[in-house]
Amino acid sequence: MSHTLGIRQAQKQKTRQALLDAALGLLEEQSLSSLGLREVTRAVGVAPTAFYRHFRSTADLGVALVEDTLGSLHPMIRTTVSTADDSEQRIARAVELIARHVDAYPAHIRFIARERHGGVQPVRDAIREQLARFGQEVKDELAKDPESAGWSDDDLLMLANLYVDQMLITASLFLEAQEAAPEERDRVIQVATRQMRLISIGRHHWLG
Amino acid sequence: MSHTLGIRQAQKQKTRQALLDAALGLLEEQSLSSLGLREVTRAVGVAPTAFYRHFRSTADLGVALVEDTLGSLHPMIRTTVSTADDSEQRIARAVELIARHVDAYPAHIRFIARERHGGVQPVRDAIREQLARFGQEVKDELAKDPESAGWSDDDLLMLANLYVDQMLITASLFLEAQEAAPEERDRVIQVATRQMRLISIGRHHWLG
DNA sequence: TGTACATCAGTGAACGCGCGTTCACTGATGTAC
DNA sequence: TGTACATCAGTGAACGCGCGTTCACTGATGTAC
Repeated sequence: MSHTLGIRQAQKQKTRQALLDAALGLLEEQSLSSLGLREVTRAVGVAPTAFYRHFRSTADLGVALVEDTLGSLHPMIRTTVSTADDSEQRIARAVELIARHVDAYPAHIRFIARERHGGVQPVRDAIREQLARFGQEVKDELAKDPESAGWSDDDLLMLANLYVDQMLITASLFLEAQEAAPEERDRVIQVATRQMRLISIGRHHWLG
Repeated sequence: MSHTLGIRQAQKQKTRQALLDAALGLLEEQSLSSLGLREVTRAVGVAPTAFYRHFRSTADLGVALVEDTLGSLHPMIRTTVSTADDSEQRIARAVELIARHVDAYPAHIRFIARERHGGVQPVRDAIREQLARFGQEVKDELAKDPESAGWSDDDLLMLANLYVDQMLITASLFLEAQEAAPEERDRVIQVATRQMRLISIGRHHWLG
């Protein structure tokens, strides 16, 4: 017989997820470094002391939030880079995918953009580690491309990280547009597409 | 006869600057959104209430800090882009200039990186505005370059913003290296140089 | 299946503390004559 | 130059409030027999 989670465990996980969700919501308007434990429990509707059954501190919760918000991105990144279209179609698809992800999970993007350089070191470290993993994954996909013949490992990683940073900048621009001027969305698509295209051209002529 | 500042005005400015300096120091370890007015006055050695003689709130102080930390960068950016070397020398010079600026004013760079996407909207707005100005200035310098013949205004601005974002990413990498692994400095120089070079190659072959 | 005991997620009272803000004040600096 | 009054940067006491953390607790769930 298969092992389902006990009632107790299931309820605990539910509360934990509620705390994470509430925190993410509260972080739309402030930084993690000023997020209070009581704020979070109040938003969920549990006693302040319940918080300690799940996290040592809000910094600890922040680290968990990094896994939650960036962990889900790995498959997306991988497929974005590896689809076998020509490069112009690949760029259009990547930009579109970023736009849709920002539409679907704005709070995730905001959290990462905000805390990447934020005031809570363990969270910065967790984000840096996840982004380094993205860099490696993108590099692995790039390496499979025939166009990467003759590229050194260092240069492939350099290019991969350039792509990753560019994706974050683009996501962040979509977010700003979404909340301040939705009609700017098309302009962001245009600019992001051209920047990707310029990088792509640089890649084609690298050392060549 | 020339008008020097009265004793009262001079002392007031001195206190104001002390508050800004103290805040910048405290912000190395937290975000503006959690910076307390009492923390700042305590660090300076004045009464909490003295704060209100200079700023309405810590958010207000943050906006002033943006002018202080980014205002001084305009001449540097301008000269970086406009020097008349060939492009490889220009890149080396730009990367070196960024490295030195980070060495000289690490707290400035950290503040901007942290609050660009931080939890305090007026500060985000002030930073966005300053960076948009940088973009325009870089665009103006790029426009003077014979290599920009045939480029549309939109594309020049797109490229200018790509450079500005790249400068910030590079500055942020230097900062991380400086505080966590000083021996990584040379590697950052190498990566930043190659990324700039790739963008530069993309620029050469744009539409060509 | 039923019973007796163990576990442990969530509770609620209590604590000491630092916060932002108000207010009337002081005394050095500035100004008018 | 000297005097009388105005200004205003910085003070210090006081306030109410929400914070993070502790502790002993409760009662539903889990486990052993």
